[in-house]
Amino acid sequence: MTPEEPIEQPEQQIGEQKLISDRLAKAAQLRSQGIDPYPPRFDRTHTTAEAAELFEKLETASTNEDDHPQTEAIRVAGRIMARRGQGKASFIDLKDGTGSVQIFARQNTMGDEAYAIIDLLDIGDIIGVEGAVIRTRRGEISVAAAEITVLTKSMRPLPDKWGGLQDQEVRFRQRYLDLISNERAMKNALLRSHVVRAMREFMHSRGFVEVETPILVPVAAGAQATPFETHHNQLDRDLFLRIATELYLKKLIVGGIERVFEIGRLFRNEGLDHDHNPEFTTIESYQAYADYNDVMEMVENMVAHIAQETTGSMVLPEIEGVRPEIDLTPPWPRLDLRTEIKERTGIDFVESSDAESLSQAMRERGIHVEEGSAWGRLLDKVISSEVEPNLIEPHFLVDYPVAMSPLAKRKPGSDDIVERFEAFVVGSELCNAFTELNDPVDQRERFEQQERMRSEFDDVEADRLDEDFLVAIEHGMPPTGGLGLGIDRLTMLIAGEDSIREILLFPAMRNI
RNA sequence: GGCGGGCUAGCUCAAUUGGCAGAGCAAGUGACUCUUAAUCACUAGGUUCGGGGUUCGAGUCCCCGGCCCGUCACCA
Repeated sequence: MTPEEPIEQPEQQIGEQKLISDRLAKAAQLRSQGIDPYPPRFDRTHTTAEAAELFEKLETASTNEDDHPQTEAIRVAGRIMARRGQGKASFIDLKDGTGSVQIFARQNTMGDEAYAIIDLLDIGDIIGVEGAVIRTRRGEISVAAAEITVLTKSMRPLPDKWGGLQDQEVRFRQRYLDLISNERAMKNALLRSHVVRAMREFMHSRGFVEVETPILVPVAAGAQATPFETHHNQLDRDLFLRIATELYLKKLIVGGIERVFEIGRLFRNEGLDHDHNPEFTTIESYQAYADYNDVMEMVENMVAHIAQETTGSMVLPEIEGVRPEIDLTPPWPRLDLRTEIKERTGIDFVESSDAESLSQAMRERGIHVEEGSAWGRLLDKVISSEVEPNLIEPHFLVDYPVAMSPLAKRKPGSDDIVERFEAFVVGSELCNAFTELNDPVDQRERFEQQERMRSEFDDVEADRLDEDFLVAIEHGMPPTGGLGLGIDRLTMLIAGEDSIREILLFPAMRNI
């Protein structure tokens, strides 16, 4: 504001700013001609796929080879992906949700005034086009434009039409650009939706009831993980984001909803990598009067069904450099966990039944030992580093130690083995399931054991005691088989992706 | 958190041993009424991720920081 300050010259804009201001100027020019660059609606009659279909039918029905068939006038809408000027004619590649179609605009068919709008169009703009569908001399099915309507003027340039969008960081942070530019991104997004739909259908067909349970919870129980913390102001109460849906769903089993499931987001305050995101989606299901054998049968059939519905086959194709062909056809082999660990490492977890002897056995075999870990955590390490990576075709690992399974029921006649299984495919865990512990006295002891681990081993991820849940099952929970399955990982498997970030539309990223 | 790789125009990528920061697409102007990575001519476009250092001279070498990727650790 001081007089010495130079007066701002309308500086020549450069780089990205120039690209944007050029487009703003075109929007202003449209307005000056009485054209709204953002009109409220457009009466689309055909998608691009329908337009092509319409024309092909007409062409097939045409008897005369010399005919130049053209449909009645239709209206399509979409985003301009490319344009080729040809003097007083122009070609536009128009893309919508079903595909794309070429727009053929000629000055002498549109008229000078209507054709003038071409000069104000940019790649990325969303337009509506009215005209007959024809085939050009070069054989391209095209909408011969009678009128072009700007539906949304775009202010920023799209990624390069040929090089596309390669930058992974931009692909994840601005997924909309990925969806526009990369077919694979769109394919994965649609697949994810299809997987969830097929899963719901499968569960409903088996008589399961879908419910929603609280995400903000007073106790983050039901799994071994670090929760996110938050606070409710009016209640003046600390709350957590759920780390599992398990305990609420079992309360519903107590209440008499005998088959229940929830598909929902879980939150775990842990690290990020190619198959972990702080928020992710699972299905959990609970079935009264069933045990883990019933659940195993359900899982293999559900996963095979979803693969069949989404890809047309229970056999997933080989993906070069990622995985071999994967046959999901049930039944999947059941492997006894103890036997499998023994065969692969020589470690018998029944013999090495305390943390010290297990650590010793692990060190002898060159397995990394985290000092001060509880026995269950050590064994988990053995499984994840020595067994899991070798399970490429689908397998169930069956019968886990009670020490690492505080919510699972013991096998009849066994003190230290529970009826629990996990499914593995392509070297990673797909689900975790067990016959639910419904003895309230035993359950209370297990929780107390977990609480002791929290203090003794400084294990912040030990499961927590949930008094409300104990009261619930003290009223009597029927024998129940339960399941938790990661939907993002299942989708990764079917999509053949090895990063969860290719499946989550908006993966967690650091602030820039 | 450790180690390794990466970050150059809106996008995709070059840049020799440390020696004038380039191309294609996109953009602007002009030509062109059946093109499809249209073509042709011309124009403009750069804090080389940020900061510091070495040097006559740094995209390039050194140090600090940011973000992304990979890997190990951690974790389902």
